[in-house]
Amino acid sequence: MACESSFIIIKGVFKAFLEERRLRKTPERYSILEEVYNAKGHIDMDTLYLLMKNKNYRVSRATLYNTMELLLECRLVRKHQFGNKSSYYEKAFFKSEHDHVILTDTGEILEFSDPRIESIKETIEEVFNIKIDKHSLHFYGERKQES
Amino acid sequence: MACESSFIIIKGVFKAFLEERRLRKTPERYSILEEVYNAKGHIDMDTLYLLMKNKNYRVSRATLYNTMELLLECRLVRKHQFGNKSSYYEKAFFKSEHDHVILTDTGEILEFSDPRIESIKETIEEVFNIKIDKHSLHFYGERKQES
DNA sequence: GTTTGTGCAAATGCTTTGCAATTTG
DNA sequence: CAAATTGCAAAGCATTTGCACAAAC
Repeated sequence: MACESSFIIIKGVFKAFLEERRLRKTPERYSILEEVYNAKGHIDMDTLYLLMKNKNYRVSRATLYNTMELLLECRLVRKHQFGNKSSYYEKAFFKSEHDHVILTDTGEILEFSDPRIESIKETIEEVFNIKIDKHSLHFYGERKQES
Repeated sequence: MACESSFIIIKGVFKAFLEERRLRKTPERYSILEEVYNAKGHIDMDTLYLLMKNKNYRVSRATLYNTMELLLECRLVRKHQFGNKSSYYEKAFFKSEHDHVILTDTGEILEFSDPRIESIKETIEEVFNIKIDKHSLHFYGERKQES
């Protein structure tokens, strides 16, 4: 990947997670982690599956889904659902939390981060007496015409 | 429904929409609108289908999906997706815009409304030079233990 | 050697589609 | 009566599951 050295850390985080959970450190699990981290932005299961098939990895969709579940649990990967379509996954480590704008005409996905969401979160936690674990904020819109 | 008189307005909105689009005013379309407006909160397709079956309406799932599409387009109904599950629909008229908290342990869904989301929206519109049509904000969390 | 994890294929669950029969305008 | 809409059943997808085989520990 682009920055080899940083991936060693990621891999170490996953290794520690697997050990703590007494799960097996299979090559498939590491390859999937690596491919998600190689991906530019958001990647869906089908693309990932075909990508790995083309690279002659031996992976099944079942293993992809199973492993992704683990990567979500140890927070190395984040999952998003835009519209009705299939889920998208993206690396979470070394990448700050952000939300998304979905351009409904082109399908393009923009990222942004706004601190005010954090203050809304705090208010909601107080009002309902809950502990918020995560959030998702999506804006749907279209580019303005240049005129 | 609870407030018969207000439903006449809703029905009128739908009627106007159908006329403008030169679509046919079928009894199925009006019944579906009515049932969604009868529902307390969010309702999913399966529940709605069984509900209507039990009331001896003649409706198919296909018609439910088709009609719901129309109701979404004329903004009489809003659609939500929480987690990976099936979509939920709810009446939009006479009900202010709101966002959701999903309690991950119980599956309970709470509603809230926070004006700060509107200011975030305005910022995003400026920054990306886009026109935002709608948004969805979900918080995922759990109730705090009483201790 | 046990037990967990894997690939495969079949199953599931929500949603969409094709089509003949029906209904609206 | 022509065209749109319906119900039904079948098809589509993304995701999950069951199970025999393979690989970690």
